[in-house]
Amino acid sequence: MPVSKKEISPCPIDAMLSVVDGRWKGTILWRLSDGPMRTSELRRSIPEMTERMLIRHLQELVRDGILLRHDEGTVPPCVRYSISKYGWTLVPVLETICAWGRVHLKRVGAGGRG
Amino acid sequence: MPVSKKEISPCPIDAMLSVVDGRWKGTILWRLSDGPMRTSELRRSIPEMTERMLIRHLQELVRDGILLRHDEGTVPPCVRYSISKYGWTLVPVLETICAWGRVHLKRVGAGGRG
DNA sequence: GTTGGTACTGACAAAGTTGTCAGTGGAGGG
DNA sequence: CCCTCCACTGACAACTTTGTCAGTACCAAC
Repeated sequence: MPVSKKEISPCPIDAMLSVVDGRWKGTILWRLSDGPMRTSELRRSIPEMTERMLIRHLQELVRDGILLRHDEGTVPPCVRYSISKYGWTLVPVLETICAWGRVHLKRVGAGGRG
Repeated sequence: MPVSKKEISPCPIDAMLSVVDGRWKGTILWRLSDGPMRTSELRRSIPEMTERMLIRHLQELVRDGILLRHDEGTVPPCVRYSISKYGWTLVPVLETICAWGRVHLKRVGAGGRG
C-alpha cells in the first residue's frame, strides 16, 4: 500500500512536513512573511520558479489554511496572498528550521558531501 | 534547470528539510531518540516501512552526520544505529515541528479537508 | 485588431522518490 | 542438507512531484 506524504498521516512530524513540503513553499512563505503580495510579484521575486508551480503551491497553502487569498474581483484580475492568522503560527517553526539549516549549511560547506 | 531538493540549496529551510525529508526519516529519528537500535529492531518497530527504505534512509542520515553506525563486525552481522552529537541538535527542531504538527492534526481532524 | 498583462487551467513529459523482488555470505537449528 | 536470520545491494516498476507548453477571458495601449 504505497503511502503518499500528501495524505494525512497520524504522525505530527509528517503532518507538519506535508504543509511546508514542496519545492518552493519555504521560499514563498519567506517572501510573504514580509507582507502580502500579488501572484505576479511573487513570481517575479522567485525567478527560478515557474508560474505553474507557484500557483499549485499557493493553492495547497490556501487549502491548508496557511495563506489567505484576496481577490479584488476586478478585470484584469488582481489577487493578493497573505499569511493567515493560523499561518503565522507556522512562522516561528520555520525560523527554528531555518536556524538549524544555517548551521547545517556551514557544516556541509566546510568539508561535507557537496 | 530542474532542481532537486536533494542537492545542497543555499536556502537554510531547504537545507534542513533535505535532511528530514524522506517518507520515514521523521519516524526513524523518533524511534532512535529513545536510544540506539539495531536495523532489524527498527524495521520491526515500523511495520509499514520496507527494509529497503529503512536502509536507504539510514544511509542518508549517516551521510548527513545525523546518525552513527556501530558495526560489531561479527557474523552474523550486528549493526546498531544511534543519534550522533550533531544529530541531537536536530531533535529540538523536530520537537518544534512535532508540536505544530499536533495542533495541525487537530485542526484538520476537526472539519479540515479529510 | 494585434499585442501584452492578469490569474489561472489542463494535458502531458521529465525527474525524483518509494516499493517490490531477487540475491549475497556465513552461522545456527532441525 | 535445507531453511532462517542478519545487514545489505542491485535492478527495476510504480507512483509522486515538477516542469513545459498551450490556452482561457477580459481590458488597455498602440
